[in-house]
Amino acid sequence: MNNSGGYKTKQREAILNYMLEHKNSHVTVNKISDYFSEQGTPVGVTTIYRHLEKLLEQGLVRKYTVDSTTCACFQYASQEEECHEHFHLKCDKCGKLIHLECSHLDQLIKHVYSGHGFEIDPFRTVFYGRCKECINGQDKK
Amino acid sequence: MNNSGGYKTKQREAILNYMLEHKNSHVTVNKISDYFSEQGTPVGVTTIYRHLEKLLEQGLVRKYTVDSTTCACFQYASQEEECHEHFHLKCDKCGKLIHLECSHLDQLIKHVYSGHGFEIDPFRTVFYGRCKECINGQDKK
DNA sequence: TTGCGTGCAAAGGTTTTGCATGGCA
DNA sequence: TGCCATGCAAAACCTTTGCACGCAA
Repeated sequence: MNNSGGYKTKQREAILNYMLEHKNSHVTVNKISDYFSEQGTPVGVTTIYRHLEKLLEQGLVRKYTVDSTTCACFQYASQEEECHEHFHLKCDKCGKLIHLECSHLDQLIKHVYSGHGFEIDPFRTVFYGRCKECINGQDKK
Repeated sequence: MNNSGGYKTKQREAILNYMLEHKNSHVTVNKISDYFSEQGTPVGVTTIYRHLEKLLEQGLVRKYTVDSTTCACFQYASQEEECHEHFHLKCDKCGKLIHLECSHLDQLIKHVYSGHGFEIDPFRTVFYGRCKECINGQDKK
């Protein structure tokens, strides 16, 4: 069964494959577009945007924003990984994006839910701050 | 003493006043611009951007991103409020932005710092998820 | 007078939309 | 054949930059 409701095209398959192969990293429309161009099979950005939007509606990818001036990031949302609560840490200084899996965060989510009535979606949430390296190598930039 | 190093102009004062009066809410460049237009004293967006950037460098305002397609949000960072760790919760569904002050979050910050070597900046961090009202009124949209 | 502040206009980048063509079923 | 998918071009949007003029000191 084709859960997209649409036709099966080369581009659709290529984009979904790309997302699956990069399920452990976050990608942008530009990265996808560049990748396909380098492979010799360019795909229009319009098409990428439209497919990502569909995948978003189907819950197959997640979208999150790291900075208002940079482009949006997408990541494949695999069902198996859904179990660990998985946050992102983004360093203001070096721009590194760190994946964080930690049981303390489960408690946080439970507390915010029971104490504040808010259900946090860990995947889409990005913590901003400073990473170890940047705190230590604190040469005044 | 003028801690900006620059001249004192009507626009500078107006923008700073606006930020002070709205210290409990988050504003965008558009909102500020519209407000001044309605007041009959329009200020160019360029000027607003430039002043906010300066205030950002001085640490008088904070900037954070709620969505990649919407404009950036700014909020006045008053010294007195700096003491409570202050996060934002943003509801995916109704778009509401909730301010959260909670001692559990202090622990979280301490844990991530000592356990993972990452120093979280609470002000800039936005949690995404669903608010109470939207969880309850869960009519399938 | 000097030099920063201002704001118009234009450029930059990301994302969306219109439309004619192409490809799947 | 019918209809969706594609991608070019153009628009919309937020933000930044260039430049000439205005205003604070």
